[in-house]
Amino acid sequence: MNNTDILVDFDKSVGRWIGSTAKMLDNYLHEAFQREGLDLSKEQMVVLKKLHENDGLIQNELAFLTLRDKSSLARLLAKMERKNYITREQDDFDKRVNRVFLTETGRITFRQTRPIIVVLKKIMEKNIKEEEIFQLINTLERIQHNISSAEAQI
Amino acid sequence: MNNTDILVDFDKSVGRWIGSTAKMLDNYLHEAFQREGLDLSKEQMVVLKKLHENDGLIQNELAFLTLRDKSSLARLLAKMERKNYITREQDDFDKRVNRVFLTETGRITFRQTRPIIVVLKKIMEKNIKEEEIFQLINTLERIQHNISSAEAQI
DNA sequence: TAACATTGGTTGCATATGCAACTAATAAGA
DNA sequence: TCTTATTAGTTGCATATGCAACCAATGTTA
Repeated sequence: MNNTDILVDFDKSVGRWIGSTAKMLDNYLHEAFQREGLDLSKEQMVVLKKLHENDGLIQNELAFLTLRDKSSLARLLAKMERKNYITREQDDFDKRVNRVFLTETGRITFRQTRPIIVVLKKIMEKNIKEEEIFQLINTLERIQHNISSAEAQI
Repeated sequence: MNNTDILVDFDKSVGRWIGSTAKMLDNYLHEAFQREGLDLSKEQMVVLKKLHENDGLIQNELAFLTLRDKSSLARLLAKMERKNYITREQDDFDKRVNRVFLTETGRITFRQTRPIIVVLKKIMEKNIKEEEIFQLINTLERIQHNISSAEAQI
């Protein structure tokens, strides 16, 4: 391994740390849901959360809010509909639009995820000062801004 | 509109920030490779990188180093073999083992990814002091440690 | 109003991923 | 040595994901 490699080493740099931490968080949540007997993926949980905050969103809005392609979201919703967590209703005024609603089952399931999230947050932030968490978020925010700006120039 | 454009608003939990930043980095790399005409996923790039550092690794080692399941890695390798980026050779002393080697094509392709990584690193760290990047990594490292410890207790 | 453009959603095709069950080869133990 | 783990890798099944092509509904414009 030569000097160039060290400078250029994505794996040992910020990107690697951000990516691997994200992966660990995903894995933790996945296992936690399973451990608690929740028939729910973390991705589906995020959808439930957005609907909990704002019921009746349309698919495109949900896709936007959950940072995924509309086709990916559509398929997530199909699975969640089969599990009776959500329903989709065609909008009366614009027949292209589907409005998505939480069912009672979905609402209950979402509530069951909350303590798991609280525990995870507590675990993550153990022995880390609040100020340091703020600083972390601040840096990530600026990194995101940097990437957005760069992409906008293309 | 691009998904990455709005990230910056809603959820303020650390986990969400880490996850969304990781997602942006993945998207950036994916698009950059495509833009440069590289027939390569970012996941495959990581494999090329590990082999570049240490040719002849066995599949399980590669899976460990790239943080994925051995089955996932096996399928990645199958695709990379079809594209003639790598070869797999059965070990003489232990016939269960496959050793994985970069081909010349794989080596060339890997080299072509390097400038893209350099640019991304430069973009990410724009207007951010080196000290702050170190701090970011340090905090992420401790978060990872916290999660590992918690999982070990289960 | 007729022709064209945009928008919301679905589907085909491709990628990546983990778990569990399985095979083949090697290691360990009685 | 023979039986019983353990290990490396593959495969089936399930999840999630993006892009592009497509349809149907709505909007725009000439």
